[in-house]
Amino acid sequence: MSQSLIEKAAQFCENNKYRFTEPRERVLSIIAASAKPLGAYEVLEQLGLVTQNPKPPTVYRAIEFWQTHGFIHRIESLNAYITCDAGHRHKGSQFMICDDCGTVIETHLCSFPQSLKDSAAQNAFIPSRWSFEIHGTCGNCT
Amino acid sequence: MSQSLIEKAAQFCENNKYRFTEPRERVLSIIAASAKPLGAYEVLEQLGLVTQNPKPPTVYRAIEFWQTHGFIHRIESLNAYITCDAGHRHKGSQFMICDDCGTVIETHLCSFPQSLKDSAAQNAFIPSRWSFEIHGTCGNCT
DNA sequence: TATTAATTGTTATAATATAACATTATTTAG
DNA sequence: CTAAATAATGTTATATTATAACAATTAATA
Repeated sequence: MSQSLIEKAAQFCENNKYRFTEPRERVLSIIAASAKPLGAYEVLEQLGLVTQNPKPPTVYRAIEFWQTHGFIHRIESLNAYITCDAGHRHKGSQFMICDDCGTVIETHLCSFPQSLKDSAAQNAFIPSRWSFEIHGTCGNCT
Repeated sequence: MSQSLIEKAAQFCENNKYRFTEPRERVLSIIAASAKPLGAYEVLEQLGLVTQNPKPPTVYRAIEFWQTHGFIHRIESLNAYITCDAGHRHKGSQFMICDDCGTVIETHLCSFPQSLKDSAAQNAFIPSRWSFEIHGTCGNCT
């Protein structure tokens, strides 16, 4: 491993003149440390272990910040958040979610699937961002 | 148009020995009548126009029923519900959501995109259901 | 240093969803 | 045809997720 996610994030802030503040760092660290996606209130709970009685907006703001800059994705079907180590902002995310054990695998597609591209074209629809969430059973659970 | 969604739904209940009850019919009708996906509380509000002070569980139960049987899809990124006229239960849904005007276009794919199939196979992941939500701008709004 | 901009702190509340139990309606068994 | 079982709804309360609004602080800039 070359650079940890937190290091990359700090670097990103440095480069772009965003502040790498304590709540931002802590929230990102908490989510990064989890093997599974965390709900905002789970993050809040963990944050409460290291800071004095934090409030929801603290968590939501930090999540939004990292989400905007591609370090966190929201998994819509779980109301939960997971870090993304792609190291770059991308417009879409693809997740495979095991309904047995809760493991989430992020897939990095090289390109938007052709069949969906065709659909969009047919409807003169211009995609800006997307999320693909596939539920099922992972290898460990079958 | 051969058979309306409501007729199909009634038929479905008949065939499968589910009760086609008043709350079920009304909730489905309300969602079907909307050009855009509706939130549960918007449905509740409309239901309140025709029945006496309905409560959230009434709406959520009816939504869940129709969702289970493929007549309603939930759009995760909007917390909203839309009817599906595919006339059959399918495991996945694909939506193109215009962030300008709110229009939602459902796409019926003939097959699961190959690139995602490959991803799943590589991870020994067995998909059971999925939702693809593509945000962007529709033809009318460009 | 004074001003501005960015960010966080805090209080309150909005929006979405479900648990739990009582009641009613329908179906099924005897 | 009635009793019991099942399915569905009614009702009350509350859980979960998220944001609005404004005050206070911190950092950057003039």
